[in-house]
Amino acid sequence: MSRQPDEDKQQRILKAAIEVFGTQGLERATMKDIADLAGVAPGTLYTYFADKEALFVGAVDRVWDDFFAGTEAILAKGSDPRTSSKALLGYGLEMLKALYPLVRGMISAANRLDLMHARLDSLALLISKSMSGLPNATFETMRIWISGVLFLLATVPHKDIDHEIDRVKGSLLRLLEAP
Amino acid sequence: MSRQPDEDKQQRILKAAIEVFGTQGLERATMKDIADLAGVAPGTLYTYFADKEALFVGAVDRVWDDFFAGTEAILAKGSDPRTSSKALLGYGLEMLKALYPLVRGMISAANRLDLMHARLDSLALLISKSMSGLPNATFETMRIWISGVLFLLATVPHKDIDHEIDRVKGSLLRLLEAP
Amino acid sequence: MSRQPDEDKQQRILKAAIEVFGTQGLERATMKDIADLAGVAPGTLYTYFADKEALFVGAVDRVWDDFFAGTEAILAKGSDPRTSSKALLGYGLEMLKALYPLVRGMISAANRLDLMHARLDSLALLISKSMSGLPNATFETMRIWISGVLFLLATVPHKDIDHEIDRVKGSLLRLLEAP
Amino acid sequence: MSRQPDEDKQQRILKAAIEVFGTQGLERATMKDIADLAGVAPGTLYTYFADKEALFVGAVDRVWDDFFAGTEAILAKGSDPRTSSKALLGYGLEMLKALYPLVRGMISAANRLDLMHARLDSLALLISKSMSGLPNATFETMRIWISGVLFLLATVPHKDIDHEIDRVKGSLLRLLEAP
DNA sequence: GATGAATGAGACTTCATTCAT
DNA sequence: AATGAATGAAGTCTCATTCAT
Repeated sequence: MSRQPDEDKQQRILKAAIEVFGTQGLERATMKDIADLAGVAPGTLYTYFADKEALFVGAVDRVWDDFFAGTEAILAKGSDPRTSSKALLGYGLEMLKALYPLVRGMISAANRLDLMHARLDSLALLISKSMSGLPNATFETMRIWISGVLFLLATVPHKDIDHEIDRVKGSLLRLLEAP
Repeated sequence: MSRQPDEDKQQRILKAAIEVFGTQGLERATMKDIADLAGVAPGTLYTYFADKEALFVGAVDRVWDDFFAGTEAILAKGSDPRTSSKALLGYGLEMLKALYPLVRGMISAANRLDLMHARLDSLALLISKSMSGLPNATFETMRIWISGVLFLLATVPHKDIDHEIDRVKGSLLRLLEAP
Repeated sequence: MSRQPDEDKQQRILKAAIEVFGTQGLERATMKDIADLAGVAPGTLYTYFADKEALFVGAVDRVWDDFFAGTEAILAKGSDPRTSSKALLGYGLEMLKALYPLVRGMISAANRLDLMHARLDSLALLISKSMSGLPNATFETMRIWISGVLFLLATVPHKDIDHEIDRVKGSLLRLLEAP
Repeated sequence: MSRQPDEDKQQRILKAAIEVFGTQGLERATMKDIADLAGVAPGTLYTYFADKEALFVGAVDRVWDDFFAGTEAILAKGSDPRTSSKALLGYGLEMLKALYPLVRGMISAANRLDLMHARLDSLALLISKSMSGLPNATFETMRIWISGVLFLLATVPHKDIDHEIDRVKGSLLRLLEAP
């Protein structure tokens, strides 16, 4: 009967939003930039998201959801703690690299930092439970490690990201393997 | 004619900037807000800082410098590693609490996150050196811990900050005291 | 194929337009609001009316036509001037109350006020002719009274409309009954 | 010390606003049009008025205040009712002619029509009190006349305004002179 | 040097209208 | 003929910065 809402278009918008919010931060990012990158008219953004804030939250949610799903998938395999912790570490760092722009965007949204705090708790809980055999992997310790890694990878200049990942991975592996 | 009165004004502006950038973040903060809080006219800000960005960088620098100075003072006392590490931890958390608004502001300035990264390295180096006796206090580990603590305290809702400090302090003490 | 269903739709649209233009005024009313109320898609409005302006004129015309028809019906009964004048007054005020939203809408369309002016003349002429026996009911006086009543009822807050009608009715009856 | 707020500028803005709101109505008028006509930058309007609505209300208030002042000045002369009523009529019509654009603007602001209603009452009261000797000049009658005249003059096409004034003046004089 | 009114670019958002389906 | 997603022009308002005083 008419042009129907386009699942694809929503995804394209979200992807563009992740990219632009990540590069510019919530405030500097403009709706026009996002629309241009998504290949739609500015008005079209408002067909899928009520306003700029909603689009931002949509982008952040999308990334966290994906990340949690990935984490759970790894844990579901039920390997021994040492093995899954390594898998998780690899997965997490890889994701952080891939999502670098958005993580920066999330962090730069000062008025949404509280959302992150809560999510970090959930993540730390999930991981520490599945790793109860390891000496250093308590819930509280986990929170600090995860936060630290997140922050280090969000703040490193993009060109240095691979180097940073190596550094972080090295330290964490050493900690995990501590007797 | 002495330059004293002008330096006063510059300090007043910087203090106001720290407060306002901290509360609002880089983008939301307005030059007028800062001028009002400093008790000067908007135009006056431009006598002391080239533009908004320069004022922001000035505010961040000021805070880091203070923090480094405090850290060095503690290390200069030359206590044994275990003692100074506890002192540092107390000092750092206290500062983070006091500077909560600005730390949030710094973090929310996505386009300046790289500045933080470099500073974190210096800080971690300084601390780890002075603590070379402790098993877990390597430079690399330190970076992650410091980043994690910084991030956790920056993202916690302000009303929960004391609770968060207790949690973080507890974990870190346990890590430091690990055999 | 009959045109019946389409005429139905046109009427539904017109009715919705009267309601929405009346409530919101020409500028604030949106084509989407009208379409929603009429139970059609926005695009459909353009099958029946060239654009928003044409739809507005259509709505106003419709109301005036109805009002004229009602007025003529009363005059056609050929009662004596005093009787029909009272009947007209009652009818007119009742209509104004029922059409309150649209009358406000008409009045608020500054760029169409001239249309009203011409219609007022026709109405005053029609009424004054049929009332030539009454001393105060000249064409010119009629115009002023009708305009005044229209305006008072259009500008009164809706909750006070009954009270306003009573006031207006009282004054006019007194004027008509003047010796 | 700096460019000081300019009484003149506020008046220039108000005058421009009266002109533009009158010509275009509240919604069609743009802040840019008003700024251009006043010879200032768009942003300057916001130094003197909080937003478009406030500017509109400012313009309307200004005109009503002037009008009341003029009316009271005439009544203060204490002439006999017949004389002052004629003076008032002349003054009122002259003002309506001069303020034609704004009166249209006021009327077209559907969401402010209630303000007019209250003002009309005050005006009718003021006039009817001062005219208690005249047979047709009761408060209630006055309200209708004033409203009618206001509306007729607001809705007449501008080119016909002199003709309309003559018509209205003629009818009212005849009513006032009724035995 | 200080002031703060003035500037004007640019942001978000709305919505009349179009047109592929 | 009907639909409604898409368009994009245009509007209001903000605010960093300038500059006359």
